[in-house]
Amino acid sequence: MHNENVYIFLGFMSTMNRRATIRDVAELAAVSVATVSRVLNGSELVTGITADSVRLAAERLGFRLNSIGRNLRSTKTQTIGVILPTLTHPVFADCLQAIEIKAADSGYGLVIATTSYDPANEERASELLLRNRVDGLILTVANANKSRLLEKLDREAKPYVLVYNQPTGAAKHRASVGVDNRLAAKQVTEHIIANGHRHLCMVSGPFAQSDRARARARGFADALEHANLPATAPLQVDFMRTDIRAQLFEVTSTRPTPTAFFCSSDQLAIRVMHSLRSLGLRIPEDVSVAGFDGITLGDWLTPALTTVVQPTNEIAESAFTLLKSIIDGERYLGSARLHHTLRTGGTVAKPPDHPAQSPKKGTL
Amino acid sequence: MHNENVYIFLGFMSTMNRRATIRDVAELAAVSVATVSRVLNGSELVTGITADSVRLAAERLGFRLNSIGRNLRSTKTQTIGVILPTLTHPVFADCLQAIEIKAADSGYGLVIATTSYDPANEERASELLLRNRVDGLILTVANANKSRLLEKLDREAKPYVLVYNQPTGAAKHRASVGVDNRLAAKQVTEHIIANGHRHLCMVSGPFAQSDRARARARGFADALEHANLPATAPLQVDFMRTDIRAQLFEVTSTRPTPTAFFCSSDQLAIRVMHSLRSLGLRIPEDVSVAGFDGITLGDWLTPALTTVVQPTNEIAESAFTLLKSIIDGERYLGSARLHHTLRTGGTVAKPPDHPAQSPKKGTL
DNA sequence: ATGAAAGCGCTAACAT
DNA sequence: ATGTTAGCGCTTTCAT
Repeated sequence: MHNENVYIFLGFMSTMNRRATIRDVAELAAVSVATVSRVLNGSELVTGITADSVRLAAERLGFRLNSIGRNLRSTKTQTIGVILPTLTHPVFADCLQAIEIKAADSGYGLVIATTSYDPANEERASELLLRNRVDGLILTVANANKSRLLEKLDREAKPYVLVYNQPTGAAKHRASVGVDNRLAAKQVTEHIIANGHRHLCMVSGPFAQSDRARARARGFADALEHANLPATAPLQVDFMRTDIRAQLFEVTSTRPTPTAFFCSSDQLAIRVMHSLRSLGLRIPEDVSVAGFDGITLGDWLTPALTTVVQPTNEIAESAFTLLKSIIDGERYLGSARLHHTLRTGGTVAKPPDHPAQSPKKGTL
Repeated sequence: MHNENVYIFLGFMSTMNRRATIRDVAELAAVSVATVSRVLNGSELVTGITADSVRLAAERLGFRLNSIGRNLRSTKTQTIGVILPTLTHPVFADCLQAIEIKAADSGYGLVIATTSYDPANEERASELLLRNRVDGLILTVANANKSRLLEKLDREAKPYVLVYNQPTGAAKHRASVGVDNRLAAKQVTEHIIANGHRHLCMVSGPFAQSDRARARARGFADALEHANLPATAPLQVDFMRTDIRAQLFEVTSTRPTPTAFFCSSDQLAIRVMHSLRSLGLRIPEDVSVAGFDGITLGDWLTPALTTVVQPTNEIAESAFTLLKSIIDGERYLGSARLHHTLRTGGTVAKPPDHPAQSPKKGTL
């Protein structure tokens, strides 16, 4: 019927250096823009026939909805922002991947920013996303109890859900999804102790960068106390920036020599094992090592890494679902403490009968 | 001077459930919206005094620029889209991280989507980003020579830069950044051969999902041919979905037994090593393994993984810079073939004097 | 140096 | 069931 017009328009549009708008579609389909909008949004109010002609016109013109126009008008963007410390750590990368799948599934887009564990970047990152008017945020901050960014989000009543963070005390109202870090850390530590170890050392990332690390250190302390073992201060290492071999040499050559190391993350555990081996120590014959996170890769190592598994996909999905209900106006929603599991690999075993051989000085 | 008004407005705005707009700022500063816009965009045309009063008003009102309004008007979004197969693979996660840092640095936002290596998802993902009118795209597709998505981008003259993909032939015009996969693969293979191996097996991800894998397989074949060794077909494994142990058992129990494995990625190499070890083979005493990518983690393994290192950060930065110049209107820009390096770890050594011991049947 | 006014593409009242 | 119209927040001529 409109065939002639169609071709005229096609030629017209392809000549123009401008994308077809809803208006062009309306014109070609000989309906109003409102009708086109309704069809685009799947409104039931439109007759099948007109709807078809609109869809045809849209296709002919290579029409693609301009989300910006829609967003400006509807003050919703169908986009959520994700702020994470880094993607270099598999825990966060895998989490983001899971969020992306879930979001895409629900028709949401994702805009992301990373902070390199620096609260100053949290500020910058959030402003970028907020200017883009994301509907809500999924994020991991350095400290969920004291965070300028979270105060801002609270003040502005911007929906957000924390992942991995575990706010406590006055910050308990903040929506979060993750495992019970303290309890989980206590349990791995107990597992190590159950293997017969009496001299344990915790190796942790910088406390200032991670409330998780602090919570895990408390769980570590809990287990020691419960087993009547003397408390030992965690060794804090900035393993992203510095070589940890020297610090480990220090520890392994001080009496009483630790026979087991609990690391605050799997990534750190892998680095620690590497350093220990380079100091001439075998794992687990001379020294045991456990991690935290449950990254897939830990399972492919030989021996496989003993660790606490956080259910990454569940965390991501749960966070997204929770965020969406907050966005949709439900308030006073609780946080989710998800189940963790202990994965016993081969890196934790009985301590050696004789005190660990003193490490070779090697190339230190 | 305007102190009284200021407080009235402050109370006003905080009572309102609406963010301050440029108009509110203009009113409070007693200037026009145009002036406010100029100040916000750092125009030189505004007097210092008026600029200050605008900035003051903006701060008082807690004004935050609405990018959506700006984007709609200026038809630029200062946002780039990133489409990658997965973030579960450190190569892509690290690349995305590097892109994010570079983009943030240049005031660009990032919207992302993943495809799970499925071209159908490439379509979905790209539509999401294009509806959001990203200024350009950085992406890795399954096949850079034959891609519906890339044809669409070409047709629409949408700026994009491929990463890791290496288009050839008729697709050579497509902007891309990465290493010479074929050459690099040839060189690792030569390194393996130089260690004395005569029976090599390549283990690869599915060719259909990755033109890189295909290019690397060609490099592998090049090296075999150059050394007058018989060509062997790569073992294609879908290691994300299936257990590869059975397939490796097959290979290691067929004569001539391979003494070395070249894997199309580090992640795959790690899985292969795990499977080989579970078959009772020691690395590198019984069998050598090499990877491709140079993920950081390979260095922390014991022994460290022998592999080709792709310069992830340079790839990301180079891709962003190239994309930006395309966006800024420069045409006919070449692609970048970046340098790769061979990282010799401990996983490749001389083949055993006697043919590799036949693998234990174990729990198979 | 600053202002007035148009309009980017879309949705949502309201009207019919 | 469909059309008319106002306007979301901003930038950008064009005036002055």
